[in-house]
Amino acid sequence: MSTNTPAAARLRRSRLRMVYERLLVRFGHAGWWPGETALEVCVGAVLVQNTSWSNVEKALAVLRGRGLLDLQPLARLSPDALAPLVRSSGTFRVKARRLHALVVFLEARYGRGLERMREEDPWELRRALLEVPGIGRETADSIVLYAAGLPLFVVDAYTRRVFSRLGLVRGDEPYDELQRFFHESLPRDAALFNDFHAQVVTLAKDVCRPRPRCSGCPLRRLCPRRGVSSAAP
DNA sequence: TCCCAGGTGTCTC
DNA sequence: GAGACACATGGG
Repeated sequence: MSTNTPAAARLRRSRLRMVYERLLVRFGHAGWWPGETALEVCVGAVLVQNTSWSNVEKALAVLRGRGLLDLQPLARLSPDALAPLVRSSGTFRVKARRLHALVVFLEARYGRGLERMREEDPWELRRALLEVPGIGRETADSIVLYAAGLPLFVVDAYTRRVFSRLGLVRGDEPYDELQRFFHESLPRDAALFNDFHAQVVTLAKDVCRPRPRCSGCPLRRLCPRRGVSSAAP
């Protein structure tokens, strides 16, 4: 984030809230993660690392087909046994190790009752998740927000792309700095964070592509890139 | 054939 | 602490 005077910060916060209002008008409440249970959200959060969601869906379908979207049977599986099942999600040997570490952590902490995640302090849950090998900030925050329903904003590639296009952030700031910007600009509300991030993802997949087709973007009047054609870099 | 996609850990300097 | 690199599949 470039200038950081109090006035500039106020302006950015105001523009951020405006972005949310416009996305809300365009997409409605998106309350969202493409997973039906808390465990499915946790599994998906690991498998989606540096991968498109379509590849993750295939791996989730394999796990579901084998009755493995259930904490105890999943935690019994070794990383070697897991690897071929999550192959379609890419970097599958690495992800099998990370997924195994996560489900062992979840079973040790909650038993079968993942709903108890909701009773945690979000920062304490985040701290614990970050100690699990292979769980970094983004994956931890996705689990805290979407699986536990606790208010931590998720900063992912879509978030960086959309808000750097809008000129509200540079895009290369450290994760925690970007997250602080959202936390300081928005009410601390899990439903709002969930909604807003989901809308950002929808927007990024829809029109705010790496080589954007800016026509049809609900934010075009707020965006410095308005008028840029699809041929632009 | 190449680039990109909802990261993270390790190594090197 | 910053930067480079490995990990790997699937779609456009």
